[in-house]
Amino acid sequence: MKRPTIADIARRAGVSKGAVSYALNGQPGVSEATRQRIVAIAQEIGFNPNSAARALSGASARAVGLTLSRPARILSIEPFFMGLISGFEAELAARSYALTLQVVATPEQEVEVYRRWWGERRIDGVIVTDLRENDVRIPVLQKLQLPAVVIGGPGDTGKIAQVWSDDAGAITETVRYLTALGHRRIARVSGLPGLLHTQTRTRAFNDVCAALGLNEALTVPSDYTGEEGGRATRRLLIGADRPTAIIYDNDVMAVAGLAVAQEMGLAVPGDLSIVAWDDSPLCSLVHPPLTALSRDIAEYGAHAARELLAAIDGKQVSNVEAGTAHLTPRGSTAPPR
Amino acid sequence: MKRPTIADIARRAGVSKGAVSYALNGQPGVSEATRQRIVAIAQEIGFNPNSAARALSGASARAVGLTLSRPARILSIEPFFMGLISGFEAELAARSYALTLQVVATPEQEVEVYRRWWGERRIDGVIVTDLRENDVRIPVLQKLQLPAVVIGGPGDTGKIAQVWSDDAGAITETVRYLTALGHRRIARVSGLPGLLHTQTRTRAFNDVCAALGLNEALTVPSDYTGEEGGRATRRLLIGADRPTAIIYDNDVMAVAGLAVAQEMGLAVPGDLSIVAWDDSPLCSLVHPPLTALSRDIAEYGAHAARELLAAIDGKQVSNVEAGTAHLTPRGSTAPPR
DNA sequence: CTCCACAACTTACCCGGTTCAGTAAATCTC
DNA sequence: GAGATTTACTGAACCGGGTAAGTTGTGGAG
Repeated sequence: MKRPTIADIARRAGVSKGAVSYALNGQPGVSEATRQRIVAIAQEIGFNPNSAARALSGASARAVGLTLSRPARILSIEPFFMGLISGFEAELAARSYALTLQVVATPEQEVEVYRRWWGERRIDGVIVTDLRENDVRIPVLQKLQLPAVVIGGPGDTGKIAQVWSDDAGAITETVRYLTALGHRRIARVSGLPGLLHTQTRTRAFNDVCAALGLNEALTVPSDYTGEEGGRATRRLLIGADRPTAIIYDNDVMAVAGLAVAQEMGLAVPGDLSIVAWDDSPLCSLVHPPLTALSRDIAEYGAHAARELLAAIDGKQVSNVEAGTAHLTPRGSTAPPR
Repeated sequence: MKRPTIADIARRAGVSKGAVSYALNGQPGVSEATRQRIVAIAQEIGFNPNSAARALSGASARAVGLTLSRPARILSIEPFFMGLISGFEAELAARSYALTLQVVATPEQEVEVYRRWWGERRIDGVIVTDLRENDVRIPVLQKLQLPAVVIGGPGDTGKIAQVWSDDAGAITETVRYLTALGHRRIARVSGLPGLLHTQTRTRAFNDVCAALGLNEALTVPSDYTGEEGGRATRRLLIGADRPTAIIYDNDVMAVAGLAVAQEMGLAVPGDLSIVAWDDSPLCSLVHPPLTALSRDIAEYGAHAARELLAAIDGKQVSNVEAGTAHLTPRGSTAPPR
């Protein structure tokens, strides 16, 4: 089957290619009657502009890129990214932008992917996740002048816009809630310590614990996997002064922690309270259901997509806070026995 | 920053554009010495061919499409798709094909996306998941002559290649295992009943149960969500002749089922044995860890990607079986009390 | 010494849109 | 009613690669 082109439309309408282009793009230069005739023909023959031709003649590629930089075994189970993708997609599809995805292993490889995408003119912008300290990706994006939006922060990204959520506020709220319940020994199992938002959370956790006079604010670094989260939990629970509450940096580790507690014969929430960051259906699924810090991840993603599209359109975008997490108490938190 | 083009390389090498194109694509028509000089310059200035220009001049777009057709709340938690994506990606990245993703709500919308992608010449082929009976997508793909690979089946897809796993064999093995443990009342909570592989599983389940003389082979249709899975489990367990074993069509429903059993005071595996289809880290995370039907989903995806790339290259591809699931016994199955 | 084959290029056009510089006719202006 | 402006187009260049067809220059065969 042959793809229809504007030349086909031009022939049928008895006008030139240029007129068709103006008509379909809502540019001035054609009469309203002609425009409607052309649009009707385009509709009738099922015309879609060839994206390559469009991209080639200076316009945008109408596509944005996203790299996923976690190992496959984490990606497959971590609901966060899929939620984020769903959110992007809703926004991108509405403006018929395509989403191009690539899984990478390291930040260096990710930079290479950006360079290639840019060189190939395959995408108009990228969404960057998991901001790190002195992130190698930022200077490259700036040099390439590739429109970008960073998710996670706040951090130093120069002119590149950031979308971030108030992690410090959320963790402060959580610790206050747990101490209100009567907990004095609160621990935390964190995500990858290299990530900026992990550091933000750790700092805020230490601060609020100090402010409340809790002197055993222990953060055990982990890597978002269930295995590591379980191991970290076991290490926390075998000590003499075991914590009565643990906050986890993602839902997967929290669920793993719950399993470890049950395996060790500890009652949840009787002997141990558990709070999961990022709520997901997973948290309501287990027994008892987990108290969680909920935020609308899809909306978070949609927000980032909107910012990126604005940046691509050349608008000045600034850092915005979106989707602050709020505590959703469920069955896994209670006063300590 | 300006993107380097073959014209830039040609100028620096003192040859014509055509010579550069031949040299970089390994075509005959340039001497080995010139080729090396050109390749060296391309490397030095970080040249990447403009994908739009390439796609426009008849070559391929070097991209494939994938639509995700489950609601966001399922996608976010269902590890299957992310596993599949990781597998594709590994294969696609190796041949520097891009993956374009779109989330859709209905098969009709999906068909529209295929039409648009085809019209825009955005992709060279698509991967189709969740084959249904009399699937509306198949005739469209055939008419557009868009290279495609179907995951799931076997079913009637004409010339479009299929990659499928032996679901019937896997469920037969599982039922045999459970009866060997002594179970006589085995139930099943299935996925979406419209999907072809759900029907295949149901038929095989009924067959093996009949063959083994189990006359209460009940399949409760569900939709892969935890909520529905939990509800289906509750319905099964409140009956007088409640099953002593339940097989779930995905891991999320199995985990939800486990929570329901625990909530109802039933011991797993003492009072109820649970088997999850598709293993994932989630299954090992809960307590007790779930016996599961494991298969290498990433490899399954990689296989599909290889088939698709072969189809794009114009090679004749045939239906292949890949990644048959095998039973991984863990703590959730035991002889009934 | 001529003719031919072949390697090693160059030239020029193609893909399908976008866009700018023209142009002819219609409308406005005084 | 002549000149200025506006409208509604057309024609052609352009984006950056791919590639068929044409042009050299060299070496070998006869």
